[in-house]
Amino acid sequence: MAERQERADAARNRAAILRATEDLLRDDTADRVPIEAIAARAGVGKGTVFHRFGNRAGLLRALLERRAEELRARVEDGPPPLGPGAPPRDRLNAFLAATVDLATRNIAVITAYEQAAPDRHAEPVYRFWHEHVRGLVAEARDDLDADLVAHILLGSLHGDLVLHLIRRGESDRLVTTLRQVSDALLGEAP
Amino acid sequence: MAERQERADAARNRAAILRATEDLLRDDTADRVPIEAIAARAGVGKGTVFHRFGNRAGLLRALLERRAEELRARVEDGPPPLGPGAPPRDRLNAFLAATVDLATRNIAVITAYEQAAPDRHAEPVYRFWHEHVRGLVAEARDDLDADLVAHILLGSLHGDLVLHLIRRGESDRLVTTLRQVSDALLGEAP
DNA sequence: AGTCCAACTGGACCGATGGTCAACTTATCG
DNA sequence: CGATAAGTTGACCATCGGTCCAGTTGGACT
Repeated sequence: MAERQERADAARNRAAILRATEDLLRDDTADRVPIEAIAARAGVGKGTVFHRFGNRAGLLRALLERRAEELRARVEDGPPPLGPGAPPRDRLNAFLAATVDLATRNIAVITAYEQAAPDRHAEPVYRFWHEHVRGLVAEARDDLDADLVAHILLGSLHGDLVLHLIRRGESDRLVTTLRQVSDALLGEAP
Repeated sequence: MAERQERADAARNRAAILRATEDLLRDDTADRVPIEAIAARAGVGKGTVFHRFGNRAGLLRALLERRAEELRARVEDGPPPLGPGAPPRDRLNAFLAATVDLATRNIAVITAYEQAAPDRHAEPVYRFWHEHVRGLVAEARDDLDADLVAHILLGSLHGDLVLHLIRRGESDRLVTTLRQVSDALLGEAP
């Protein structure tokens, strides 16, 4: 039943491509990074990139998932308040702070990803985040439309807003205000 | 000093182009509408479209601004609670309901516009909406980061969320929940 | 009515880019 | 070592936004 193992050269190329993408998005003198440039930087042919990742959205998705992986682990297994055990209000605030931090540190990936995959509701990372927030909201308040409240809270992570704040060096405002919003919604912790 | 009047043929073409864009976005069997298709439908050359509107974003902007014009007028001069006179809480709720309604009825324009002009913070319509909401929030609560709260509230109008709800025939949930959020934030009206 | 020109028009053309494909190479397994 | 599935490649294709300039025309002014 085991998935056939990825060939060694293929794994090497996958890593090289992801690293090249990160590099090019980091030195974002150019704000539009064509796949061909990524391939060149990684030292592979353009066809290889598409063979590995399907399309532009697939490549960015893989990159973002790697960045989000550590957060997911901390949420599922880590210590409170991010991990299980703390009251939902605290977990929610911790989670929102963590995602804002993640988004801030990876703003280039986020914006490129949003461009390439316009429907976030179909994207695995977003679905996980949303489901987590939805659950916490529902736990704390059963009289709200938790599903929608979760979408609204996560709406603050859209690349344009985060970028707007980063440009002014004020990304911490988002954490503060989001906390005020969630406290107002769920009621302050006792 | 008066602006030189637009020539009659130019005005006719401007109208035809806007109408063609609306038509093609409405019958959105195709979700990507190339400028060339719009030009063909309007019975003009592609060059004319660019001459009139500068670029794709400019065309969509003109269309959206026309749709938003009536709302702007009602906000500035109309009767309360949307217009001046009502308490800020009520004006805010009325305004949010109105924008959700506008976005819902023009979802195709909104999504096309977001694609073409990724930085909403630079866009006139968004700036007006944001400034209005910011002012109302600040009036009701001077201890909040009104600027950011306004961005967060308006974040709910992103095309992907609105479309998601429309597809399920549940766009009214957004009005309800947004009202709950704003009430929780500003405190319920006495 | 006639002249003139700034405004307008159209569509060939260009460059960028995402994605495809068929011929070729190679890691891996028995 | 041979067989073969997996992987690689870059030329090629189609699409599209935007440019440009040669040709056309509305309308102001006489």
